[in-house]
Amino acid sequence: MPESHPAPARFPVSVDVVALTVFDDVLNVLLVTRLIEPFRGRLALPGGFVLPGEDLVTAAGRELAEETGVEHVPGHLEQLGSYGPRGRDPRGDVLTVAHLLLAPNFPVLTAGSDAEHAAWYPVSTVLDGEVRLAFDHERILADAVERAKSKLEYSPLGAAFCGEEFTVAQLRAVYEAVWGTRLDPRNFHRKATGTPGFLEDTGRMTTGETGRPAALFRLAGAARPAAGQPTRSVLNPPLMRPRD
Amino acid sequence: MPESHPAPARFPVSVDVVALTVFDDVLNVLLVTRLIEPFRGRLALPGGFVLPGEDLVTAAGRELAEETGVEHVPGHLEQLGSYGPRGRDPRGDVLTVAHLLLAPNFPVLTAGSDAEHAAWYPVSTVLDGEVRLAFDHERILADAVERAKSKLEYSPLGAAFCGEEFTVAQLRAVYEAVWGTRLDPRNFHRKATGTPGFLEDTGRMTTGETGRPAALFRLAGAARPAAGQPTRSVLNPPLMRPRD
DNA sequence: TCAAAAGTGTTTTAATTACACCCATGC
DNA sequence: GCATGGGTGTAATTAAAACACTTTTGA
Repeated sequence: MPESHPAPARFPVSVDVVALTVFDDVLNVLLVTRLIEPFRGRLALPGGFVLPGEDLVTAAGRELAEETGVEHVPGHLEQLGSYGPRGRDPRGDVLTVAHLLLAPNFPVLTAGSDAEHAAWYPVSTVLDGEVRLAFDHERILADAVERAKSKLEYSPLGAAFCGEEFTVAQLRAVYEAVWGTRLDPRNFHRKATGTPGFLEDTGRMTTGETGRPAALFRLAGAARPAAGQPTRSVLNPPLMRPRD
Repeated sequence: MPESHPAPARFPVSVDVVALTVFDDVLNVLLVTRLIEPFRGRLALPGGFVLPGEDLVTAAGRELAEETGVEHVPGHLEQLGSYGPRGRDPRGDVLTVAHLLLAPNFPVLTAGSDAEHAAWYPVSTVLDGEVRLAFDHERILADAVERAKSKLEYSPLGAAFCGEEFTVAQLRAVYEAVWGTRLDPRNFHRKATGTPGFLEDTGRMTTGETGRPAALFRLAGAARPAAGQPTRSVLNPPLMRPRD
């Protein structure tokens, strides 16, 4: 840490949230349309400045709430990494701490007037370069997607994309969307249900769908995020994604 | 990103470096003795405040150089994560961005007088609570060690602990020290040399040691960090550490 | 009865583990 | 020679991949 002689430089610190969800068989990201300069009219990750006395996750949750209308964090929120402070904001040096949210598809408040408009966009349209994001948000999104992909291999957090209760097929759809691959339903079923500490049978079944009813599972107790405690649980052996 | 109406709060931002190396068969961390308040006399991670116009890795490299005397970053440096800004510095809110350095055992400048004294300490003595660190540095160290352990499974960065050229046995000693386990020398040899894109035979051999001379390897081209580019290379299948 | 999705069993293939054994050097 | 570590061969175990087949619903 510091020599205290010269007063340290101070920087504006922002938090950005890469909120990912799965629907329509693809991975989607929550983006807001910027109403002010810089990058006015461009799409951007939701985020904003950290307030005095605030912690990083607190700020990330608050910004998410402000820009989408959700009261509570609707999924798994973790820190992704920090970017800057140089050369990423035309107004000057701003350090941003990016966060990753893995969540079930939640409704975004289509607020009126002066609030920034938040909506879901397929990740592929952004990473393919069809849509240009503000700041260095394309790079942050790319890092977030890469992190999400490997989280699915080594942690039970794929379930964070599903609701409280879900079928194995819904969970498989998550893996297929995030990894962009197809997985054998039979082998996936065996692996998911057979991995200790991953899924917990609720005893309940789906109904009303086409085909045979499916068993409903929830994330096993050991794998659920404990308050304060980091989720230690690891899938072992991992659920490997096919390479090339 | 921000509504620009109220001027954003500004925070001092520091970088800390968790420099890890392996010698005497254990993992060691570089610590400095604090000469000033707060936590005067306590051991701490090397680090300091980010300067205006500076980037995070730049600052981390500079602080490392200032407190150890190395000219160039002697290994693999990557961002670990950010901590704060609340409740971690008695002087007020300071955001710190922790970095992880995996390096061969390099000499630390035992500087005189007013420079902080840097030296290597076995990680176990700190994590066992025998030594108390300043700030939240114990938590940061614990996170860094956990990151290092998993890096060894999925990336070729175990080699970052070795010099430019090394034997399979030296590499194995790294894995054993970081994971705190023993590995079968025969199976490790086959796995390390047989994993594509990991090791590259230099054609040279050790000499003067007891026992049969060993082949010298270097990290394969694809696995070495390219300037600017993040190291994409992944060990597949991973080199799994034994669980429990 | 048929389509569609859930779920089980079985065979094949590949990777890990355990361990016997030979090799090349210093002393 | 013989101790010491380097390196290869091989069988046993375990996990992954491929795929045939049965189950249970809605229409």
